[in-house]
Amino acid sequence: MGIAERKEREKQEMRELILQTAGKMFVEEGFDKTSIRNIAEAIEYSPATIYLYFKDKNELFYAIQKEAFLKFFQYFQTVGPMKDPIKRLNALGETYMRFAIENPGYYDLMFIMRAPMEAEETEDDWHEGKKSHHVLHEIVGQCMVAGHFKGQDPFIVAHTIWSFVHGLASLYVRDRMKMFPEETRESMIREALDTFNTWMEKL
Amino acid sequence: MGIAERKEREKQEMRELILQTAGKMFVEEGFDKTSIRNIAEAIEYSPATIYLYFKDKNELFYAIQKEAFLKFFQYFQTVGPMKDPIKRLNALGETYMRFAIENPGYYDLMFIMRAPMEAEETEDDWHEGKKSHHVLHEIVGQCMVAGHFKGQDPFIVAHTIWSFVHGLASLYVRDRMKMFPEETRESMIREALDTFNTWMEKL
DNA sequence: TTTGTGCGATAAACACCGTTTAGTAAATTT
DNA sequence: AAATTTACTAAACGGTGTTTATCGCACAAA
Repeated sequence: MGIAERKEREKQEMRELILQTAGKMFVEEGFDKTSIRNIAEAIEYSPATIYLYFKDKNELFYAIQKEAFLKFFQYFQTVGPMKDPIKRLNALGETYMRFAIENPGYYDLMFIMRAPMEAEETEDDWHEGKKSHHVLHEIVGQCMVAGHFKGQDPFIVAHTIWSFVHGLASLYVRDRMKMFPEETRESMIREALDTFNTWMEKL
Repeated sequence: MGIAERKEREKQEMRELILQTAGKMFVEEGFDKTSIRNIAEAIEYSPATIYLYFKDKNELFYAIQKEAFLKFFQYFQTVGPMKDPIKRLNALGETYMRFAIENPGYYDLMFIMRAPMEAEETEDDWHEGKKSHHVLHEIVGQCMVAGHFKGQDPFIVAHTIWSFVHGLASLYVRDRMKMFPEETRESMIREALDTFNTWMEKL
């Protein structure tokens, strides 16, 4: 039965073609400005064809978000196992910001955009996200063992740190740093990150 | 010429009616899900009528954003002149978060949403925003005079603080705290804010 | 090899959207 | 009373996400 296999393969290839095209367009132009019709035109198929492979536009969103979380987690893997847990925490923050600056479209999709996250699919997609979240908790725990953040809830400390880097990334990704000259924005981010890091070292 | 005056008054009343209705709908349903046609239906006029009072949907957005910034600044006015500048800084952060939690729709409009902020109108609308930003810089300056944040750039310190509270607010407003039970979210925010405050007191 | 069938692709339609244009009817001015 | 200005809107244009009915072709069965 070689035919059934070939058909299955072609089906997956089509899915991949749509996904790759849609992903590129989402990142380049944004989710809202990318229409099903545009995607269809890009792959030279009719709009209705896309609905044979994806239930709706949201399913496309979730698929790309999943890719984004995977890439995100890969960035985290590059954070080496330093001895000093605070150093590791710093490296984690820097990696987080590097991801956001190098992949603003993905960052938006993952942490800023609104899309029916009303459970279902969400649980699955956030799997890589939760793994990354776990990395943060682990390092904060190690910091506490090493004597940092004395008397504080590691759960809250982790959320405090996440809030900071997310805020730093969000202001950049959503253009709320336009009051500062373009050339200085990235160095501002770096300096704010350094400032936050030196604060944590003292705690 | 009483007629001209009455007409002018009626024009302003109509503008106000549209603004009030649109504002309510933006905050309740979100900007994207609120259509010009829906607004028109709500005020029992044709869609085209709205275009006699506002250039386009973006102008409506800017008008509401302006209102939001005004309310935001009013919240800040309630922060009393404590003697200890760090205490004032804490109070400022708490006021910021109170605004975000009590007015998530406004917060979204001001600091998260994407809308052609390509200058022009923006300059005007962000006036109240810049005033609020100035309040933060002022307090950070006072903290440094009092001996805090030694050897650091006040400009960067301010951005670091803003990033944290914005991150905290954004994660809440854009539903990235759904992995935590609903009842604990607000207390998490309070605790993270407290944690950050105690950190700053030591610096 | 011919006939029948199932399946991938699509044209066309539906119900929305923001926005523009041409026109109407009423209020105001002359 | 006639002319004009004004406030309003119906209808259209080109876009959106999505569904439905249909067509043609590759395949399976005869």
